[in-house]
Amino acid sequence: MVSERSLEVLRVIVQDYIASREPVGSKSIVDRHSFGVSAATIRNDMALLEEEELIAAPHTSSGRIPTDKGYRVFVDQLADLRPLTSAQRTAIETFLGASTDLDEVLSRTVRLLSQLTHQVALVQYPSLSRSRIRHIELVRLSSSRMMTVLITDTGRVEQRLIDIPTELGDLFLEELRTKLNSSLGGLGLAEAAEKLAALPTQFSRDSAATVELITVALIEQVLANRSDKLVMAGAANLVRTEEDFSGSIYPVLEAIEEQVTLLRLFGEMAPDQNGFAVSIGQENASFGLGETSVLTSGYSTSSGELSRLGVLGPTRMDYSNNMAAVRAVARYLSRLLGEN
Amino acid sequence: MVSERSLEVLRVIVQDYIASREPVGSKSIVDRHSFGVSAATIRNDMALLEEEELIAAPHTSSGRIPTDKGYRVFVDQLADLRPLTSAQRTAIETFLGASTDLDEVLSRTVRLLSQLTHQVALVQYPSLSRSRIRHIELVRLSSSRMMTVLITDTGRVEQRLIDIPTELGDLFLEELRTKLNSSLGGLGLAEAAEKLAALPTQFSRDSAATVELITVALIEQVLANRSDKLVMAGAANLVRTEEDFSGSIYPVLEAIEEQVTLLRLFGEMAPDQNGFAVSIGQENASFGLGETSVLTSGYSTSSGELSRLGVLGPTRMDYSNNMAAVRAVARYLSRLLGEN
DNA sequence: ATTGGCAGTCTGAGTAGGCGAGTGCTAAAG
DNA sequence: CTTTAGCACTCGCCTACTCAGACTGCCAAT
Repeated sequence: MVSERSLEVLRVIVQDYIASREPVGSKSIVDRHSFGVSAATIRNDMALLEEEELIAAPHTSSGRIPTDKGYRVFVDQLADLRPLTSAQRTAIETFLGASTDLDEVLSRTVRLLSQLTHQVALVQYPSLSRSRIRHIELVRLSSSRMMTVLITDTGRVEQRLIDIPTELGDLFLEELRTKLNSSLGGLGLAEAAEKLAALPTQFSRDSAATVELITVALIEQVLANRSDKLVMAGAANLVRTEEDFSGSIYPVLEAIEEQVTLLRLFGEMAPDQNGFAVSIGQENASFGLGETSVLTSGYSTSSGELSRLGVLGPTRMDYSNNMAAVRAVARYLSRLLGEN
Repeated sequence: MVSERSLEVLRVIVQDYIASREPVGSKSIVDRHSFGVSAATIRNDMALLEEEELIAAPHTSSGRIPTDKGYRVFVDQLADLRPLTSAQRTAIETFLGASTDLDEVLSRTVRLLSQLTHQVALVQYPSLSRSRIRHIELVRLSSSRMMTVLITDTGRVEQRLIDIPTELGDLFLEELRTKLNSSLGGLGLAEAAEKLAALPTQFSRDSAATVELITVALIEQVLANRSDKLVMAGAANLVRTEEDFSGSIYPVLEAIEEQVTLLRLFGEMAPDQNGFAVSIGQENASFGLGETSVLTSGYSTSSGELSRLGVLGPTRMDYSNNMAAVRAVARYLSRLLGEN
């Protein structure tokens, strides 16, 4: 059984270790905090915590550091949600204030989050799947190449390049565009994909092949999900915190350059009722990120679609501050992309 | 005066140092290369090279390493343009084979270049400034927010979000869109910007303000230059080559996360008649990149616009291999985006 | 349950010494 | 004038060693 005071000891061990990066001993605890008991008592508590595998000693006679399990208890039960400083609030407002297009907003968001937390920041693109087709544009770039552009009513814009074997008349293209827009405009994505698949049969044999090329591209665009894309900033921070990793940080950097890995990680995180989730140390081992922690929060867009953003850093990170920052930025981004 | 053989000595010093990361001494030179002379002779040559500041000794009695000036001579006069291995050729073809949209092509290119060189790879977006307006789309996202999309005949797609204070009728929007497309379609960018600026005066007083908001956004889009954007890959490679930097690589990583810095650097490089340029060590000092070298090559798109791509890495990098890779990828990308 | 005291353990910094690679110089040879 | 062999000398690096300091675990007393 872990007593009330033992948990308090765990808290100060986590806090002091995060602040100093040095194993914390019983003496320094009674010095820096007013527990009203002696070092020997603290030592007894620490023995208990070690029993529970919440802390560990790197060497026989040295202070203790929190284990992953210890961080978990800290995050779940002990971390005080430190409110943002006014400087941080100002940073959020000024940084995200003037919104332009989605790319720009997300790019600013990720840089902001990285600055606030001094960690690697990640923002996933919103999925925007519940949208309807607004406009389709066909652009001829050269004699053998064209481009299709799809615009939805949620503001998503998708483009594709196509190589076309046979020469295409401008007239034909114009006709096809008109046809596409009149028959697909306003449709949901699933319906649109169906109609597109049926389209080539309506054309004469010699143009059907080309139309097929175009419809295939459009179907891809219709079904493409931008939430398989994310932006990242602050990779340099991993280098700054290099000492927090046992080996080289090279494999860590490699892992986070692989977007697929991060998207899977995002997908497997189990958010609480507020959409917030924390994954600590070895919990990420299968992604090659066993020495890092990931904090994420969901955010939502006007069309009600959910996506995620968060930060990644060494297991020994400032959870209190970073959790508050991730939460605040997610809230602010939701507001910015939201209805009102 | 630097003799023929001395330059040959410089070449092998650069090559051996690149291969081993260790100062190379006179003995190891005669051992590994067949100069037909004794170590003492090599030492005399090395004294000459040191006189010319092409090589330097880190410590009084140790081998020599090339100076920045030495690398410069190597790159300009001595580097053999090693042809790509067949594996590398295959990699280029398979990686860039299936082209989809521009974002995807550039993203693949940068990852490919990073893999071929084991360095940080950079690809600047093409500027595409000589294009004409193809289509303008206005999309209402919510009661107080809309989006403008601009498509040019070169396949550039720009989008902007706008907050609108007054409610907008669908009818009005439809009308405005028709008007915009009929009056601007086919125009060059400069003319289009002029016409747009004049547009609000044609509307009644109460709608002019809203139209103004929209035209301002469109003018921004028309004049926006995507070549102020670039993609990067392989930052992890900098960590792998950490030993090549005297201090921490943190400031280097910070510098390359700042896109503006890299774009200025790209802009200041002086390409030769093939569009190829190399900037070595201290030549980049003003960008905080005094211990890195940058190799870039221009590439061109179908509309004849030029842009740049390249790699960045420690001054002690494999110039022969990397120069060949940058050249090859630039050529291939030009072909892919080019006319035929 | 808490405390003071004490012996034991381990780290990390600091020091000394020896090894080896490599140089510069000189004098002789081609 | 260039090349070569020989030699004394210089340093960086590695290993071994010591020593002070920090902390623990345990025990007996409160």
